[in-house]
Amino acid sequence: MSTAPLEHDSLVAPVTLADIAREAGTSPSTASRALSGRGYVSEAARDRLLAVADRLGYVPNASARTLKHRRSRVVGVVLSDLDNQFYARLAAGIEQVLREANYQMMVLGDNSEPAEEVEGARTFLAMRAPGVIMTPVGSGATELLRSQGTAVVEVDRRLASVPCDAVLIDNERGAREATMHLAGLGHTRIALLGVETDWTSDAGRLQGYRTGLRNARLPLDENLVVRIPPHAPDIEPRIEALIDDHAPTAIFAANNLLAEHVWQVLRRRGLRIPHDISLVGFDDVPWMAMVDPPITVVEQPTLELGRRAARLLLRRLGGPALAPAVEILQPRLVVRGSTGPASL
Amino acid sequence: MSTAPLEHDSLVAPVTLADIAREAGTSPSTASRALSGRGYVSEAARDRLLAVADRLGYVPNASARTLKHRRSRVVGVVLSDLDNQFYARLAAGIEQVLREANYQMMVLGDNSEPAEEVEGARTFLAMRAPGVIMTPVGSGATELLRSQGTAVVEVDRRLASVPCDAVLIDNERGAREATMHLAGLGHTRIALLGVETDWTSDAGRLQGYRTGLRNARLPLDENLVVRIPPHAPDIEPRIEALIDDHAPTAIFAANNLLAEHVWQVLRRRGLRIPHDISLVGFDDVPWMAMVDPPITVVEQPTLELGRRAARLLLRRLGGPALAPAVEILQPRLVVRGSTGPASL
DNA sequence: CTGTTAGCGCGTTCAG
DNA sequence: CTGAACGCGCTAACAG
Repeated sequence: MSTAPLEHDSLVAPVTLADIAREAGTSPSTASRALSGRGYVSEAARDRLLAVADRLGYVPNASARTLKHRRSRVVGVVLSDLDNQFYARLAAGIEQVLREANYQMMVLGDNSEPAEEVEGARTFLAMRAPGVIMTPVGSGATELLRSQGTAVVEVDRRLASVPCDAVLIDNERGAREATMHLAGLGHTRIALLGVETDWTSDAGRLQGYRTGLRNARLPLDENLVVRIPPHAPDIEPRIEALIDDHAPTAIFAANNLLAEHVWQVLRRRGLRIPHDISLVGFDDVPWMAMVDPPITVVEQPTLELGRRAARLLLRRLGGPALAPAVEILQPRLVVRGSTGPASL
Repeated sequence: MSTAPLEHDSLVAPVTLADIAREAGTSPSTASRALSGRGYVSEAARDRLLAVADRLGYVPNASARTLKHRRSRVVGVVLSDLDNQFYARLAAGIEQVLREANYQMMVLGDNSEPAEEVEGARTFLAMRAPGVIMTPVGSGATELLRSQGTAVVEVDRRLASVPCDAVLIDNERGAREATMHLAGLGHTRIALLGVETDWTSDAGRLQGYRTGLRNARLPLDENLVVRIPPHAPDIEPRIEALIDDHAPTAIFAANNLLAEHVWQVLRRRGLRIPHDISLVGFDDVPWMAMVDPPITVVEQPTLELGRRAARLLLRRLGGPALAPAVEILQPRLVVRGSTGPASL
């Protein structure tokens, strides 16, 4: 292994258009035309320029370009939790279509904090990103972005007070189906474990739960509705309290993280699923199909959610004055082994 | 939900330093000094400038800055597989320390393809990133970057033909311990499932497996060594063939993805772990502790790996002429339920 | 302490 | 078809 000192970096200056122009004996503007493919350049000059550029390893300076064009090719993405596979898949979907359209994706996490979200928005404003896709946690970021003329697409939930595009899941329906599935198995004490936010996603899931109960002619017991704030340090104790104090026979966990916590609590307590208690999750993630029994879940078309968001953004970049579009995707109940007849 | 057309975006021009200077009655350079905090500015002028900037929602143009400074605040990160939680955690670790140092992280995936990796390198060259951290899949990207004076840190494996910093895991030791653990349980037919690459990580794991066998006075049966190329479409069939044709009593899967495939095959075949066959993985990821039985694994300090890489990069940015540093982190064998006495 | 000048690298006029 | 000139927004050097 070599331990020789590296060449002194600061001496190596990146090659510029002017360099390759000089080398090829043309003016910088001709070089620009040749390399960007726009404008007239003689066959001969082009070939020469291209060859030199290649030989010197020319890489166009994106900043100079952005400065000139007044917007970059970077689309910003702000997500709530980069560690959560749901958001990771969302990003993957977005990236797929952005890449095809020749845009770079830059992902930032905001830890579900409005302040960090605004921070992210400022970053993308600074980079002169033409648009930003986000899972909003507050309305400030969107407002800031929109006020400066940056396109915004909200994914997974809708929060903006200003008009903007969005692509969502029919949360109400997903939650309703999950609840009715449990009711159909004879459960009467079905708990809802949700997030304490003002997000439309959580509101929709709560609403769907209520409607599901009503459809099943079941009373709503507020004690069985537990809503946990995003950064609560005591998620599992709260779940334990729910079980101890109100003896649900089934729990509907409204996102994959909560489902995981419920699962951990049940396992730790030695409660058998679904014999002692049934569990339904929201957001299908790999572990849910691997554990025993596998988890019944409301599956979302997560990758597609991301793709649609990106397409909506591209559409908007093409037509800034279009009316805002809101797309709703359908979730699907996947029944696996974690739900069974009520045990009383 | 409003359906009114958005305001016509193109009319909104971002506010510039010149704007706020004019508004405050100073020259642009004074405004620059006030807002960047560098250079002398009178108390009065500064306050006035700051107030105006705030009122107008001024956001500095990053491209202009980068153009001027000749380098941006964006550190590039190129990873093999963004869907793999190992790489996701690596990114999280990197981000932590970069953020503290006031750098932006931009992550790109290369699907383990050298060509895409080079593509990523060009992207960061174009953005004038001061440095790039990557899990290398070829040597081209690093060479390109280094040749243009961009700092490079390799993580998880070492591949560069030019000197550069790196932070690695002691793969040899991890694999050796895993192998000896199995041998200690009485296994004599221990299979190694690895990746067919020229990466140091895979070479180290293979080496550790060999040494482990030797230490345990076990013969090396080449039939029990299966190496699968990165994008092989038939991973599980190959695992099945290994089991059918060579009847290993234990399998050491050299990364989390391979471990998952082995687990799926064993489950599908109804083979009981560890009764019928033992399994050890490499890279601890959440599902491994959730399945039944939980998987014995060689755990890596993944987050720390990322942090160290970022620190190494920051160090390098501060001293371009320093001798290259290579840090080695230690993995740890975590014995869980998937390994037991040989069944014969 | 402040303003003027100049230039980072590129692309887009506009003459030739 | 080509080159000269200019400006995108910001900051460093230099006078004042």
